[in-house]
Amino acid sequence: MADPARRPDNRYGSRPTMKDVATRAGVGLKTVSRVVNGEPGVTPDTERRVQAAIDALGFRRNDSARVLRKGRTASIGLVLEDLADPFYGPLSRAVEEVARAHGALLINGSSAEDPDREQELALALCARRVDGLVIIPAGDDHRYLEPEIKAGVATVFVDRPAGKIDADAVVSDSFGGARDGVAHLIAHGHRRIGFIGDRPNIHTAAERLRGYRAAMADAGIPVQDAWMSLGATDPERVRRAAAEMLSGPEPVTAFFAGNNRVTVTVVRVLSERPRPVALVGFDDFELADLLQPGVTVVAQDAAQLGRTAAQRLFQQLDGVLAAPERTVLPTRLITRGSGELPPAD
Amino acid sequence: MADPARRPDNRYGSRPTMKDVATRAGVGLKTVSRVVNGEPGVTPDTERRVQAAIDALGFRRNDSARVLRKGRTASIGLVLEDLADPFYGPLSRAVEEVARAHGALLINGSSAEDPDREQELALALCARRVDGLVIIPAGDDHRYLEPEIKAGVATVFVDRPAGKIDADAVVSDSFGGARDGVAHLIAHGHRRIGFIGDRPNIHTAAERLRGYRAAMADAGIPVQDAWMSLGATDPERVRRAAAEMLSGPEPVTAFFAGNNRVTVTVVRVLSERPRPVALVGFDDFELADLLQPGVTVVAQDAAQLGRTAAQRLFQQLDGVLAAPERTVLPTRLITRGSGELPPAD
DNA sequence: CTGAAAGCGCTTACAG
DNA sequence: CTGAAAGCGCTTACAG
Repeated sequence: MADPARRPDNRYGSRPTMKDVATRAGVGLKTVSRVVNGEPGVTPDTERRVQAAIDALGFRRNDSARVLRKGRTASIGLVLEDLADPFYGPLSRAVEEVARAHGALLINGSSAEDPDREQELALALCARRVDGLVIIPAGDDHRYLEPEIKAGVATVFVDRPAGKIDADAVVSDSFGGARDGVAHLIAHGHRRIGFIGDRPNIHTAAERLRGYRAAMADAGIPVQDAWMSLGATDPERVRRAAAEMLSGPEPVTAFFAGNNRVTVTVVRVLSERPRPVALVGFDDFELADLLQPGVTVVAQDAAQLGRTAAQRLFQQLDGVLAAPERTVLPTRLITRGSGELPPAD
Repeated sequence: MADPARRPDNRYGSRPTMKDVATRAGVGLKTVSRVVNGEPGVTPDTERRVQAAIDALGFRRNDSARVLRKGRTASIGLVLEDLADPFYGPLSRAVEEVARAHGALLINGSSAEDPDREQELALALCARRVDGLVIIPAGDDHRYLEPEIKAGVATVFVDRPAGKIDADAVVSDSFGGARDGVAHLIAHGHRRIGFIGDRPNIHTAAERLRGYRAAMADAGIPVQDAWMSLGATDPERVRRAAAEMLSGPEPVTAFFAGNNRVTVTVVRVLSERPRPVALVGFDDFELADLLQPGVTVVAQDAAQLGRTAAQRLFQQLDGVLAAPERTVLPTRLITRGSGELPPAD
């Protein structure tokens, strides 16, 4: 009953500590610390005695306590929009692999595209004293992070740049990718091209719209307001937008879809219609090549985004970076059929 | 992590602590603690003074220190196979939502299907003193967790049960789902049905094979060894297995695919062949309905698996659970065309 | 209403 | 080679 290490009913507080190990092994606390951390300067015999006590007690070092003393937590935070979105899976995995290579764990959470929730999460991670933060921003004002960054929290934004603060960012070339995709449709004879994208306050959505406008302007095609729809990417809204653009005397003959959620819904809409309509989507997705026709996309490399961002984060922590910088990764047009359909009329 | 010795001038030494706030506000440490935690018993005037000091200093409570003192860390760990696999996205998100509702953060990592890496990750999470662990096991021996569980770490296994220890598990009805899916093919006239699944040491793979055998036995169809292939789910292996079953004088006329990775590859193989072959896959996937034919699947609810597991985890932490238990969630057959094709010969 | 002291489980800095 | 003391930033238990 004296031994605190074997009280099965007291769930917490029942774990043996270094002090318990030291007592059992008949050595000092510091000697246990040396053995646990593989530090030199312990005789083989002492080490054996300590190890025996560790095994007997089932001791496992409390990294929470260690972290408090050492300063760095060897963990980084990842705030993204939605863990369930297939675009973020490879991105998260890439961040995790880089973290792992640096011996750090990954704490992550979804903002659900809610700026308040993004802030709440990011600050909770700062309170846990993560060493760094990789953020896919939902909001457009990140001044709330200034004190944290000043206090030493490494920070990199991915997919979208930070708002109102100067910070590292790694993004895809949304403008160029969209311009190329729309130019591709124009090259195949389309003039009435619809653009359906995410909400306009999202940086990538605005950039892709800008790319659309640029391609149309380059071709000398005046753009009609009815051809552009920005808003939430839920299927209902996208369906409505697509249906509107396809109705009337002068329907669009092609769509450019602003992200993978939109593309998938547009594919569904088009599959229900007899007349073929061309489509190019931003973001690649699984099975895009097996649909009929295959879906032509402007692909971005989600894993590369995550990897690059995480690498910059650890460079910041190593103190080898100068000023914040924006890294822009190229996109790639993949033709599969849907973007090469001629105009229906 | 980077060598702590060469970190640039105490990044974290620069953060203000409660003591700094107390000094600046001219109050005691405990009074600051009261204000920070919203505890009662502080006069409005004192509270104002403390709050002013907090704002001026940019103080943020160090939850690492708090956790050390309080016992619970308000964080849970999730060990899964691969964050990038679309099956785990909704599962992770569901776990996260339950954790969030309980005020806990989620630390997660991928085992990459490697038992050693699973153990390394799980134990690293225990060293961080997560309150609980949700594990999608890669290995089949979890005795390494016994001391942790005894010490009070709540543990729930998902998708696959634990090996060699008695622990809570939440799984889909792999046996029943596979049996139903194969019976569906038999009902549509098939007798030569191929089964391609994951490696046989994975519990779900073995259970689904058992379901296949049961359906065949129920129909009085003798099963040939050449009709069953278990192994890695990389495209090359699955392609080879499918091609073999489709060759020879008596090719299979239908496939049952053991999981979504296999299904996708089989769809690709079949799309390259002229003769229609029936297919039912375990696991639903996006766009399955838009392929031609639509892919008939035995669907499991990944989000529900995650939600149920996380709920049980917090029930364990609340001490309201008795003995470990296995929860089996039902599957659902969704017919879309590929499973209703008649035999080709 | 307020605060000084002890302690959570480790590491650091130092002395023997 | 070994260990006692101090301290990381909080909360707990207690006293005024």
